This record gives sequence, C-alpha cells and structure tokens, in this order.
Amino acid sequence: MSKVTIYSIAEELNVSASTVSRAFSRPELVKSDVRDQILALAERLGYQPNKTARRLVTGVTGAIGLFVPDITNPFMPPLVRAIQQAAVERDASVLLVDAEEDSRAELGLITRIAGQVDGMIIVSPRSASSVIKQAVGRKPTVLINRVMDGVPSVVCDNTSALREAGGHLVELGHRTIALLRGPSASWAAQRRSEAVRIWARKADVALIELGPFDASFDGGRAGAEAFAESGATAVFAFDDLAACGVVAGLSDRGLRVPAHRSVVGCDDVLLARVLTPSLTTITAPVDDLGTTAVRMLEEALAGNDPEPIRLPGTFVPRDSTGPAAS
Amino acid sequence: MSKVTIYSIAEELNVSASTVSRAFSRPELVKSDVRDQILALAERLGYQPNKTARRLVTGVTGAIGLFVPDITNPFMPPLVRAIQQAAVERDASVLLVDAEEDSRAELGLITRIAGQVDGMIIVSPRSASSVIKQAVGRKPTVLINRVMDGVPSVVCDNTSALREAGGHLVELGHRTIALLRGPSASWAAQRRSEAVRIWARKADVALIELGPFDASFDGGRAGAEAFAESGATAVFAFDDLAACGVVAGLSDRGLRVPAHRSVVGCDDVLLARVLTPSLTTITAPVDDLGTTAVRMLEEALAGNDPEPIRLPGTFVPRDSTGPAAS
DNA sequence: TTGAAAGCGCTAACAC
DNA sequence: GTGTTAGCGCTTTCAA
Repeated sequence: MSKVTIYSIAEELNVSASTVSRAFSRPELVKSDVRDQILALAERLGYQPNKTARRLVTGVTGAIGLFVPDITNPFMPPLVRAIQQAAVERDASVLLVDAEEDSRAELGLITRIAGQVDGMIIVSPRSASSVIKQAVGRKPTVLINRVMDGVPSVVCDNTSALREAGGHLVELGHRTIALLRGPSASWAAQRRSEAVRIWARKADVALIELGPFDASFDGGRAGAEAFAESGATAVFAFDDLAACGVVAGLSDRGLRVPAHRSVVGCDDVLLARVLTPSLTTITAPVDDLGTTAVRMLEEALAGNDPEPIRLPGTFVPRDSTGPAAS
Repeated sequence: MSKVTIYSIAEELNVSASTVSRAFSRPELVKSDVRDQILALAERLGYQPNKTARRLVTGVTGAIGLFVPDITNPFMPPLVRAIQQAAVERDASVLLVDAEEDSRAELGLITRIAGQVDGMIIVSPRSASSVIKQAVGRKPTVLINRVMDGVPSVVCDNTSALREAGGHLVELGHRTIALLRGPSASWAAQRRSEAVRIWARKADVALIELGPFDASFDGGRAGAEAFAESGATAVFAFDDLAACGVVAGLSDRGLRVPAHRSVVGCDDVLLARVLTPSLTTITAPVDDLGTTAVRMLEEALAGNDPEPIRLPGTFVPRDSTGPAAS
C-alpha cells in the first residue's frame, strides 16, 4: 500500500498528473466527466493533496500566525476561538504563539513563525511598536485592540457603552465615582480612561482618578484600597479581572458589593458572569473582533489594505452595581 | 535582492549546495572551517533554511497538533501555554485546534490537521474513543487527562488530594457531605467520584451523591439547589467552574459561603483564585501536564512507546471552606 | 570530507 | 482541455 499521489491517480486513470492536479487546484479547467472520475477515485483512495508540496511551489502556507501576549488572560480564549473558527472556514490553520508577557522574547517568536505563515494577527496592547513593525515588515499583519499608522486593525470601542454605564450609575444615585486607571502603556487603557473622563465632565459627576494599576487581579485589589478611602461609591475597574480584585479588596475591608459599593468591569469575560455577584460590565464583541480580523487579513493577503475598523462594546448591567449607599 | 538559498550561499563560497545543506542539517559531517564560513555568511545574509522544502523531503513538519475540546474552559489556557512553551523549546510549533464542544466536527478537524503535524496531543475527556482512535491511527498521539489502552497518556491524579480535602472538611466539623457528580461520559469525572466515595466510606462521613450535572457554571448552579436541600453542609463540586455555580446558586437562596456552606472545587483555575471567597480546591499540575505530554510525544515520535504517567494534584485550602454551620 | 544527481509531491507556463 | 516540462529548496544516497 504505497502512498497515493497525483501520479498514482493519473496512472490509474490514464491521464496526466497535471490533470489530476488541476482537478483539485483549479477544477474549472478540467472537463467535468474527467474531473468527476478523478475526484471519485481520489475519494476512494483517501487521497489528500500534500500541503507541503503545494506550499513549496506556491509559497502560500495556508496558515495564519496568531500572536497573543498572554493566553492566560481571560479575554483571549474566546478571541482565539473566534479566530480559529474563522480560519477553519477559510481552510486555514492557526499557528499559536503565546509571548507569556515576556517582551524580550516577542521579537524572536514573531520572526520564528513569520516564515511559516501567510500573515499574522497580533493581539498586543503593550508590545513595543518596534516589535510590531518588525512583524508588519515581514508579513501582512492585522492588529487587534491596537492602532498603528498604516496597519490594518480592529479595535473595540467602548466609548458609548462606558457612557451608558455611567448613566446607569448616576441613575442609581452615585455622584462620586472612581476610575481605576490601567497600565499607561496600554493603548486600550488610555482610550478607556479618556472616554470616562469626558463622560464625567458632561454628566457633572465627581470623578476620582486612581492609579495606574496593573490590569490584573492584584492590580484591582490594590486599587480597592485607594477606592475604599476615596469617598467614591462606585468605580470603573480597568477590566473584569481587576474588578474581581476590587471586589476581593473591598471584602477584605468588610465592604460588600453591591450593598456598600458598586463596581463596573470591562470586557465581559467568563469571570464576569460566574462571579457572585455577577459583574456589571461592557461586553466586548470578541467573535466579531476575531472574524473581522481574519477577514481583514484575507484582504491584506489579497493585496488590498483594509481600513481600520472599530466595533462597539455593549453595556450589560448585572449584580455588581446597586443604589448608592447613603 | 533575490532570496537566499543554499545555492546562493554555495556559489558565493565555491562549495556545493550539499555542503551548505549539511552545514545546517548535519554539521558534524562538514569540516569545521568550511562550516564556520558557511554559517557566518548565512548569518550575514539572514539565511534560514526553508522549512517547507525541508519538510517535503524529510516528511517531518516540526509542528505538533494540539486538540482541545473547548479552549474557553478555564482549565485549558494554562495548559495550552505550557505545551506551547515546551514545544518552542524543542523548536516545534503548535497548531491549535479547538473543537468548540462540537463532537461531530471533531473527526474532521483531527484528520484535517493530522497531515500537517508530526504528532498530536489530545485533551479530550469526552470525545468518543472512536474519534481518538482515528487520530492515534494516523499520527503518534499523547492523551491528556484520559487513558486508553495502548496510547501514551498523562493524567492528573487527584485521589490523595481529595482525601486531604475530605480530611480538611471533617476537621472543620462537617459530617454530611455532598458530591456533585460530573458528566458520566467524562473519564476524569468518574475517577473523581470514585475517589471521594472511597474516602467517605473510610472516613465514616455521610456522602450524598447528587447529579450528574454538567461541568459548567450552570451545572453547578443546578447542583446548588439539590445541595441546599440535601442536608449536607459541604460539597465537592465537579470542578472550579461548577463550584462558582454552586456559590451563585447558594447565594440565590440566601446562603453564604463559607458561613452557611462550604464548597470545594477542583483544578485551581484562575477563577478559583479571583472569586470572593477564593475557592478551596485542588491544584492540577498543568505545567507538568503540558511539558510531560510534549516530552512523551517526543518519545513516541522517536519510536518508543512511553508508559502512561499520572501526576498528583495538590490540595489548597482557601476561603470557601469553613466550620460547619450548626 | 565533499560533490553530483535524483528526487520529495505539487503547480504553472507553454505547447499541442 | 490536456500533456510536457521545469522547477519550488532542500536532503540524501552514492561516488569520488
């Protein structure tokens, strides 16, 4: 039982190897009855065109590189899934690279996979631009949640959802609200803070800015201390993980959510739904983010350069916000 | 600036392409000064052997397929990371496939990547054995958290940690304890239940078995109802996610953890640490699981067939367990 | 220790 | 529409 190739099929059917090849790669070029015969025999023999050989001659790998800073961040898995799914639909595979928050390793990892993929999707709020530029220089690249001149990107825009969240807090009677600022190197963190700031000014609420804190559970926990002493009754946490930290930190001080303080998260990761109390937060359109990124990469691969896209998040009130304690 | 190949290097140095090839693939076969020259020039030119070409002739892809049932399950990301890291150390890449809990798609996805990798790691507690056998038949395969005759596997063994957890509950005064059973199709779930059962018999505590429930937040929430009415004061949840569900379900009934009821999770996923109260649970040795799987796959690839390995989990008391309410 | 030559399995001109 | 002919960039006998 030797391996089946276009040659073995060609021989069996008394056609040339090219015809067999065409039957798979450009079916419209071969007469339909011949094509059907070929496909049928191939099916019966369990033939699959050898991707490696195809790749060697065409130069297309059929793989896309997915670079994530930290797959352990709860925001990532659903995004990875969405990308993976969109890739499979396009008959592409996903080569995953997790930088493990090690910025020194990033460049090496990127160059490493660049040679094995057609293009890359980079989800990296904090990588140095120089690193990203390296990647962009090698292969068509799409950025997620980060914008950079001349590079296609999809970002989640929370501006209006944050406004809604603010309105919700005001309705609940909150007049002094804290903002836990995220890492200053994070593009998303900056935009978020700015959006809250603008809203607060217009809504005439007292905004107490705290931080910056790490975008982590411990960051949130640290923030809780400042928040508890700030006189604010509600807080915008940097993201859901930080919000969990805030809840924990408040609990350490005997403060309950939402009875004593209200907390708003961001992203709506799994955490937000399973925490007790469940988190009022802003749902990021992860699925859209992922499929859009893949679609844009496809365009970029086709030689166009797609316009940056922003997808709005949506506000979801849950149980971590309640009436302001008097 | 044409692309640099073994030929361009060979020409430049007046050696044959074979020599250049050897300098990279079997350096010991080429005289050291020649080799140094070649390597130096290659370095200067930024030459990297073309993996595709190499792959075509050798048949090794340098990639390992990682098949996960649901990357959204919080147990997975750290595992994926560990595997990815171990792979990078061996100069291999990871082709990720997420089945999205769609068992019908599994087979297709597996066959799909089988052709693109040297071997596979499958983390699939619930896939049909037939599907797994398919994979195993195609490429060397290592199973994580599942055992199957004749297939190398690494599993997490929680028996002794569960015993410890039980002891901990008894010390806290619990005498009637509930067991939330996981999905009956899950290999891990069965072993867990069995371990708890055996412990309970020996420890002379009343064990109330409930379920089976889904290994999910909602499954836990459903379980909470049964638990609340069971008369038990503590519960072994199927995993941490289910434990979160239990906490939520109890809270719906006005029951607090750990004041009114104690809850023990399993796996020690991120969730467990960021929940308030933090979960008493059993830490799965994910890093070890991942690196061991990669090591075993490497062995399998080398033609050996490695013995199944079990790695013990460790008990971690936290804040979700407390003295039994009287 | 090195070189020549023959492929790995496929695609893509080009000619028929 | 189909066949012929060259490769894609590398590894690997086999001889020298």
